[in-house]
Amino acid sequence: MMKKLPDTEFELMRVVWENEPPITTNIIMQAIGNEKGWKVPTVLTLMNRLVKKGFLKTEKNGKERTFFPLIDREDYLKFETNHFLKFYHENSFLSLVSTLYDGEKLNEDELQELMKLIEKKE
Amino acid sequence: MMKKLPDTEFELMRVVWENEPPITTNIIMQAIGNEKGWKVPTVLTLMNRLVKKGFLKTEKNGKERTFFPLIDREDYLKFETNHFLKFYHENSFLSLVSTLYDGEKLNEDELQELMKLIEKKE
DNA sequence: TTTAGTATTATACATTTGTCTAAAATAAAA
DNA sequence: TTTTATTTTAGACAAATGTATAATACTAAA
Repeated sequence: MMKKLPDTEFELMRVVWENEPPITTNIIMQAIGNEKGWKVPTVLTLMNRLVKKGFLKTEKNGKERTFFPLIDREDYLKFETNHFLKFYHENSFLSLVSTLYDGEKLNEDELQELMKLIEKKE
Repeated sequence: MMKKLPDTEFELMRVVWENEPPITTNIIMQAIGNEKGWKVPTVLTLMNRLVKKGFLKTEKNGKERTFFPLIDREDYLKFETNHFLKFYHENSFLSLVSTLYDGEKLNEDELQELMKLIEKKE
């Protein structure tokens, strides 16, 4: 069973998925660590937690450690999105869309795009 | 600034919103506490945390304490949904819809309903 | 083969979250 | 006005999360 990741761990996975493995600590630091003001050991702690949770595997060559994703971005996104829909919108897609629309996060253009998508799938 | 609630606190707010205030501990226990196997003091602790966070106000009459919502369900939902869209889908509504579709959480009928909704809004 | 420099590990610690036990308050019944 | 029943409060504690310091490992240059 897939488990929801804490925010920081998800943010690391995002970087992992965006980059070509093997992933090094440096890649992470470049991509987000510095911006967030994280110290290197902070990142490593988080990476190790992800290993323990089965989201990454890791190898050590010399003094460097590298990481590889074990979980698919799409799979995790599905999980997270389904959970969200259920927990906050009682599985009602309409409720979700209305909320976005009322929050003005959804404009006409996006609705148009969506229409096209729907037509294509049909 | 609105703050994301922990899961259990949100579940209590859900009950608060679903019922006519004043909300009593008993209402909560009936609606979800028992089912979850929560002890009464557990619920009260959570309710007090919600008071501290500004989601509820509370009154004491006699030995009983009652609670009233201060935050609107719609407002919180908007907040939570916008945050979700941004954090997990880089604000792309299309990404969200595709993910649901691929996760089979969205079927043709719902898409049809959505189309109608869109047409109405236009 | 020592020293420096770099990267990792071990450990730790504050906060937040989930949950509760035991103590206290208070209304209603005796 | 004492007892009982009910409800709340105070305080606690483990696990999860966010973040780091100090110690160690390892490579490469001296």
